[in-house]
Amino acid sequence: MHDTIPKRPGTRSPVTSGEVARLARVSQSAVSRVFTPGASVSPATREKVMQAATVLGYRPNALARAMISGRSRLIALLVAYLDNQFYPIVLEQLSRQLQGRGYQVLLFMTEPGDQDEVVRRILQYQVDGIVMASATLSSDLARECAQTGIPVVTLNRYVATSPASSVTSDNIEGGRLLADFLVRGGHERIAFIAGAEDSSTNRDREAGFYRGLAEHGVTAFDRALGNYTFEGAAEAARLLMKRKPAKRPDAIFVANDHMAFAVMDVIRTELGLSIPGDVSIVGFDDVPEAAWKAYDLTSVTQSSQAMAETTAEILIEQIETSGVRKRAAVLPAKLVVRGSAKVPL
Amino acid sequence: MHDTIPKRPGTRSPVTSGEVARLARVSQSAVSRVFTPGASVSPATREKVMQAATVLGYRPNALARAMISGRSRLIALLVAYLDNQFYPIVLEQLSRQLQGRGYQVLLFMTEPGDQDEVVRRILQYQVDGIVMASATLSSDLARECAQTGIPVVTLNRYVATSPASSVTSDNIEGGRLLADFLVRGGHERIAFIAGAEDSSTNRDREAGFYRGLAEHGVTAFDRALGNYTFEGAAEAARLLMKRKPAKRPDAIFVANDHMAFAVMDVIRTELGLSIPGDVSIVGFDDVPEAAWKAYDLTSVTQSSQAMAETTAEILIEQIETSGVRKRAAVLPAKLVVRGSAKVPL
DNA sequence: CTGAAAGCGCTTACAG
DNA sequence: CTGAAAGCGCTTACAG
Repeated sequence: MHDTIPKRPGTRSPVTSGEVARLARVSQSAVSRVFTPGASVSPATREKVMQAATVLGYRPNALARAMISGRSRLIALLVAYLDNQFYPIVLEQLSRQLQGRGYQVLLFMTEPGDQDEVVRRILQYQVDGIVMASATLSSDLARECAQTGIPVVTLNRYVATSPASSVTSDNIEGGRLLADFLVRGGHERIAFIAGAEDSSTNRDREAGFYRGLAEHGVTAFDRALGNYTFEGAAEAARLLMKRKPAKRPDAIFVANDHMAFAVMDVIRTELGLSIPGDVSIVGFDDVPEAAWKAYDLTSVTQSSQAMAETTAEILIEQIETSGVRKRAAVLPAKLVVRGSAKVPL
Repeated sequence: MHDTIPKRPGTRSPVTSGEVARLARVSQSAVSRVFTPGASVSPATREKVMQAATVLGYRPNALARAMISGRSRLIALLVAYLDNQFYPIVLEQLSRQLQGRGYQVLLFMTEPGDQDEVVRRILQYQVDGIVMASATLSSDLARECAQTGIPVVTLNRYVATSPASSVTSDNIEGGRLLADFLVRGGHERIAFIAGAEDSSTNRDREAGFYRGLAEHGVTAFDRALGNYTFEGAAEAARLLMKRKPAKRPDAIFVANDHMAFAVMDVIRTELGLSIPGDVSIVGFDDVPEAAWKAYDLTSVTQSSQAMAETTAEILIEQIETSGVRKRAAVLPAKLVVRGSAKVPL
């Protein structure tokens, strides 16, 4: 298990534009131009340079380029956690989108405490833009980023007072669709398990949900707090469901799928009730697991693809034009009917 | 939705070490030294510099530092997909480990085709090290990276002929434990659903599994190919299980949890059979969903924490000492007994 | 189209 | 301990 491999010669890629220039018998500037899209070089020069570059295995140093041009083509992506599948999926999509447009993702996992430290690091790396996914920066810090002129997009978060642009799905409409679906499904005691109280997703989903109920002249039967965690949701489910049948909900809207799975586990395994026989469950996000047959969860689709595309688009537009104007993109929400809730006749 | 925010002044953070030096009335070198751990600066100078830096909001430019020092403190992380939860989790852990040690993850999602393109980009960014997770580079490319002197660690992959170091769990032992568990559980027709034929994880898990069976004088009843995909696994399950009871397996080892969920869905929902009543299912990885009650999957733990720690350790050791010696770390595998397979008496 | 030169913001010998 | 100077590898006006 201990083959030695050649000691590395130095710490960096050895071949520079100067060396290519020497071999090609042109100036170093000429080499640079060949590797700068849009720069004017004669075909003959280009040919000589490309040949020399190939021989030497030359690759422009992205760091040097970033220094001199003031464009790192680096996008900081801040994430707090990846256990809710929605985030890895959107991270994958976003990363592919950005790569396709010549940018690269610099990943920052945020810790609960030290936001300052994270921002400091981000700014040190001279990123061209910032995307905040599950993470939320204090508005002070978001403002600090904005002040340095770096575009910021919050993905799946909207903060009215922040200068950052945002990309969300239509959480209000999604909540409304779910309420409508549940009422029309004949449910009479409809409850809500909330995510984090301070999150815009929870606020909007809940507001839309109540509005949807109100449109049918119905009010929510009960509410519990799950905080977007697995354990919090399980506890909320116990609170709501450990009662006599007439006293407990016959339908629950859980603020995201991740929590809904925990809720379903408690209801079926711990309480021995059936879904949707005893209680209907609906979630939000339509993460891949929602389609798994063991859950078969009725949910609202947030298209990670569309969210990633829109985020990349807004960010790059703001990077490449100097007009940094706050944008708030809201993507359509779509109901996905599966088997975890009674279906309207 | 269209608040204007101040136009960004320039493209980069405006304050440089020179400006701090001017304000603090010291040389630019002195400023640099204050921000270089271990450099010798008098307390008085340090004080003056820190004060000026705070006033101006100075942060050293990491790119400039990287250029001059030949250390970018950037680690390229190559991943092919994130839908198997094992990868996001290990990505999160690894990223935290590296951040804690002053490194940052530069994420590269690989596309099936253009490996060259990815390697080119990685090398352009002057990364100090490379981690390959679900991605596999052709051995040519791995060798090319190694030749430039950049340490490479393959995570959850082992390639004997590659100069790259590796971190895996003990897949052979894990397979063996599962075989032993299944045989002792009284199963008589034990089948295997394979991952990707060319992957080291599949090869080792399968080899260990057969060895474990052999130790009991048993041979595998059947085998199908799932290719580590959800759909492949579902199809493999149909192939194996759509037969008369005596002709089909009474236990299946599925090469990873991600596939096992698909297998369980097919068996229960499509075929109407019970687990473990009609057939026992065991998986490998112990991803979070394996503990979800709807699956309650007996599996083998790969500690993502330990794998991330070891990867960071090996990588950083190789970066910070010049001796680049191939290392192959194999972490212990542990059986986790849940309810998806009959338990030995 | 092309080359010489300046400069991005920093670290690090080198003298003192 | 400190400052002046060189230099990391590049892009980009500026002349020609």
